[in-house]
Amino acid sequence: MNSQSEEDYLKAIYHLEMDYDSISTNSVADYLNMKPSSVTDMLKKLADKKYINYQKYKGSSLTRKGKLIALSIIRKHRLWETFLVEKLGFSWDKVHYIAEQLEHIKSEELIENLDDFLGNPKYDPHGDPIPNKEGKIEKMNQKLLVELKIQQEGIITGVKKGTASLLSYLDKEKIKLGDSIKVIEVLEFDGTFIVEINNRKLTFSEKICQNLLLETHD
Amino acid sequence: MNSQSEEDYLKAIYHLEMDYDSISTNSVADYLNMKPSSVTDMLKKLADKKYINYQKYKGSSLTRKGKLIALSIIRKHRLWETFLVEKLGFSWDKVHYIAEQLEHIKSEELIENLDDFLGNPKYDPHGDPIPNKEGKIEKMNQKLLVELKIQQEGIITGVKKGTASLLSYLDKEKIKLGDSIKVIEVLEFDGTFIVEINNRKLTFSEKICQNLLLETHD
DNA sequence: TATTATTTTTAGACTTGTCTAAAAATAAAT
DNA sequence: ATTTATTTTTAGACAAGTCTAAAAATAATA
Repeated sequence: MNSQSEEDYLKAIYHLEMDYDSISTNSVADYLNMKPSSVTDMLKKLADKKYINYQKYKGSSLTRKGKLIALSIIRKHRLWETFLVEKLGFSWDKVHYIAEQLEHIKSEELIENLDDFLGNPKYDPHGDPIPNKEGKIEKMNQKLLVELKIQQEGIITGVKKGTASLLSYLDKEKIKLGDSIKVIEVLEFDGTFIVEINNRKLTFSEKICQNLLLETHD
Repeated sequence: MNSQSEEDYLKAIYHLEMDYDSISTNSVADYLNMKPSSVTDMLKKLADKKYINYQKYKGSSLTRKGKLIALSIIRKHRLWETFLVEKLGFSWDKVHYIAEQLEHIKSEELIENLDDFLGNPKYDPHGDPIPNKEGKIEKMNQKLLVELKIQQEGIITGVKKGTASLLSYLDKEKIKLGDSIKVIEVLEFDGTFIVEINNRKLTFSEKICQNLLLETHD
């Protein structure tokens, strides 16, 4: 049985491995708001348990075993987030803190029953893919709306840094993170996109398309 | 913010206060499968926090503050049990261990939303009353079926010690703990009870009625 | 009531997970 | 390539919650 703390570290390393090639002790410390010395201690422990490959001063990487544990935590996190939003009426931006707690509840049966209850969703409310029971997870591609081709679909995951004002525009248009978006047409003249969201046709300027982050599943 | 451990102790003392007048250190230790010396340490801590009245060698009792915390944990426990049974299809006898974990999740909003989602139930799957947000809880009366009067209702909570075989009979008749039962008629001749359970009329011998535990709300 | 038995507390130790401060290793820069 | 800066590890401390063993208080019994 792994402690909550061990699970948090494995999850952190998993997420860091998405973005960086080698995982330094300091990057883990930053990610978890912890001191590097504390991280070193835990890395040794995780290495003893064969959850990570760790060599002094050289950085760490998840073993197959460690990765499976990380994925099972992420599975739980995303299923609980889905539950909180779909069933309990939370908004997508308020569920993280609660799911951080729920993800550590120990019971295989619980999570499989929850999965069924939710209708075996493939994506969580933020549009992130939910790993299956065996730890398989769909690869996700971060793209800008402007990069999509006609008929291609994506799920809105955010906006580029420094464009928070775009968020309030989206909000006004009743567009939420996690909403699905499909490119219908691109006007050659000025690069305007015509897209479909929630069965509504909308027109987005090229500038908007350059700042809207999507996740595509292909 | 209280630790999981503190919450467990407060809940234990609450339950013990239901059954006994004064709460000894050893009784708490037995209840929680812990050594008396560990309990002494925690009792001091809870007394410092003004959650219990504790006097060396004299026993403990909950303060108003401590009782409210205990009730909030019990509220969470019973709501989660209801969720597990009603929504996730668990059987009532398998939910305790999971609810023991879920009851410690920190979020007021979560539990209020869960309560609404479940339709603000008054009783959990075992028939125990669920405290409300303010810590009010319906007093419950343990009775034997044989003690009920005509037209009186109760919720099945168990069977008397040494009559486990009665359980399998109930199971065969598709009667579960938590089911509601109502006395329709009592035959004077041999004390046979005619009762209604789940919209079915059933006949119970006097012997059965002397061994079936109910909770009545009156 | 004096003695014995039981309960409860104290004292000190251990584990987990964190921290600070200092030392060691690695990386960057002159 | 030597010095300087940064990163990482080590060493030692601390808090929470538990334990064992022994001492102290209370309760039971002869």
